[in-house]
Amino acid sequence: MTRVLVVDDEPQIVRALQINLKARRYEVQVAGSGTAALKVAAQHPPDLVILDLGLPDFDGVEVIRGLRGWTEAPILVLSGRTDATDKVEALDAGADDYVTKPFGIDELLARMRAVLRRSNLAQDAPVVIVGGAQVDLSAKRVTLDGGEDIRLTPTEWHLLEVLVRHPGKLMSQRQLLTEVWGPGYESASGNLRFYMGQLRRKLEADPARPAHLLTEPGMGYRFEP
Amino acid sequence: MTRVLVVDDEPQIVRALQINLKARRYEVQVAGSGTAALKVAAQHPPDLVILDLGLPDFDGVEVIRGLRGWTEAPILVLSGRTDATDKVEALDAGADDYVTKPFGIDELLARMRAVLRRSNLAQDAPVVIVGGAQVDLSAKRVTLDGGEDIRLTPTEWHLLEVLVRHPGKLMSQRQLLTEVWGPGYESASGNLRFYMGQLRRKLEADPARPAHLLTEPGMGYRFEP
DNA sequence: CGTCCGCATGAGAGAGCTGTTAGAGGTCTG
DNA sequence: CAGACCTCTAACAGCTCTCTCATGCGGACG
Repeated sequence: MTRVLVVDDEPQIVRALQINLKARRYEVQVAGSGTAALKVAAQHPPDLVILDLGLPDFDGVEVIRGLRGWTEAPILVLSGRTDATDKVEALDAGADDYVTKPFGIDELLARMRAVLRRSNLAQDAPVVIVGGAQVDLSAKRVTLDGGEDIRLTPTEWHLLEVLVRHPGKLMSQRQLLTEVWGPGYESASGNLRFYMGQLRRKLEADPARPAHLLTEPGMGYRFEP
Repeated sequence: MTRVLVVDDEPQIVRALQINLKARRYEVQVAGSGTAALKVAAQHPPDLVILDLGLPDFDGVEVIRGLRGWTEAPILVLSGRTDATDKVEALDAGADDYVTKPFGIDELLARMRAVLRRSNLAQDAPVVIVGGAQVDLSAKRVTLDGGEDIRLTPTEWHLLEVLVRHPGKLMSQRQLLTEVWGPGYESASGNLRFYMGQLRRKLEADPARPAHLLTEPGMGYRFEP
C-alpha cells in the first residue's frame, strides 16, 4: 500500500485529504508542523509527501531540504501563494510539483499518480539508519544527514555488514573475528576494538556514547537499529 | 546538452520559448503539429517534451500516448484549458506536469528542472553528464561543453558504460574486470588502473581530482552522477 | 582502598594499493 | 607495406589501510 505523508496545519484540509486518500486505498500519515513532518518521515519513510508551505514552525522550503537530504520520495507542494518566486524556490529545493489552493481533489490525485508513476521507475535500495547516517549496503555508501558522504575501508564495511545482518542480536568477539578476519584470528581482539572504534567514530553522533553499536562487556557487540 | 522538443502551433509562444530555452543552454527542436512532433521525436529523441494541447491536427492526449509508446522522456503539457478533466486526462495519459496559460517563464523553467531532475534519477536518459562532458550512451558519443567531440577507444567505452549503468553504486575491481575483459582477467588490475586513468584524463575537468569517476581505496570504483 | 581486568583511544611502522609514465607488441587502415 | 592506433605490461613514487603497541579510563573484586 502506498504511504502518503500529509503535512498541513489546517484541520479541514487534512480531514478532506485523509478521507479522499483513504478511499483510494492510500495509507495516510499526518503531521501538523515541519518538525513533526521530519520526525514522522524518519520513522516511517513515506512513498509520497503532500506538503503545505504555510506551516506554523518553519519555512516549507526547509522541510523540503530536510526530506531531500535522505529520501527521494516525490514531494507535492500545496500553497496559497501564487507568486512565481515561491514556486521556483520550492521546485528547485527538490519538490516535484506545486499546486495552488484552491485545488480540485481530482487534479491533486492525478498529479499524485503522475509523480508516483515517475518515482516507481527508479528502484529502491535497502538502507539502514545508524544514528545520523544512512547506510546503503548494496551501493556500499554511507551518507550523513547533511548529505555528506563518508568513506569506509574494506574491513570497516565487512564488520559493519556482519553486525547489521544480525540486528539486535549479540555477536561474540569470536563470531565477529572469524566472520571478518577468517578462522585463526580469534585472539586478535585488539583489532576488533580498533575497528569498532572506527565505525563508531564515523557513524555514531556521539562516538563516546554509542546508540547503535553497543558494547556488552565480557560478551561482545550488538547492533541496535 | 539537454534536448527539448517544443510542440506548439502558436508562433509567438514558440519564439518566446526558443529564445528563453536557448539562453539557458537547452537544445531546442520545434514541431507545429502532432504529426510533426512524433516524427521529429523519432528522429532525434528529446530529453524533454513541452506540449501544447491545442494542436491543429489531432488531440494532444493522442500525442502523449504516441510518445509514451516508446520513450519515457518527461512531458510537460501547456494548455489554455483549466478544466480539471483535461488535466486528469493528460496526466493519466502519461504527462508529467500540466501548466495552464498564461504561465510565467520562470515557473515553466523551474518545472522543467523538476521533471528533468526526476527523470535523470531513473537513469532512463541515455545522456549522462560527467564533469564538463556529455556522454550519450545510445549514440556512443562524448561531447565537450564547447561542442567538441571526444573519441573513446572500445575498451574505454566498455568500461565507461559499465560504470554509468550503475550510477552511485560501488563497483569492485573484480566486477569491472569480469564485465569488461571477461572472466579470467580478475588479476589484471593494472589494466583497470590504466583505463580508469584514460577516462579521467578525457572526461574529468581536473583528472587529478576526479569529481565523477571516484576511487574507493581497497574497494573499487564509483560513478557519481 | 588498592588491584586487576576489559575496553577505548592515540600514535606509528610496515604492507599493500593506486596513479602515472614509458614503452613493446599486435591490429587495423590506407 | 608503412603508419597510426589500441592494448597490455612493467616500474616507481605517493598514499591508504592494517595492525601493533602504549596509555588512560572505569567498573569489579578482594
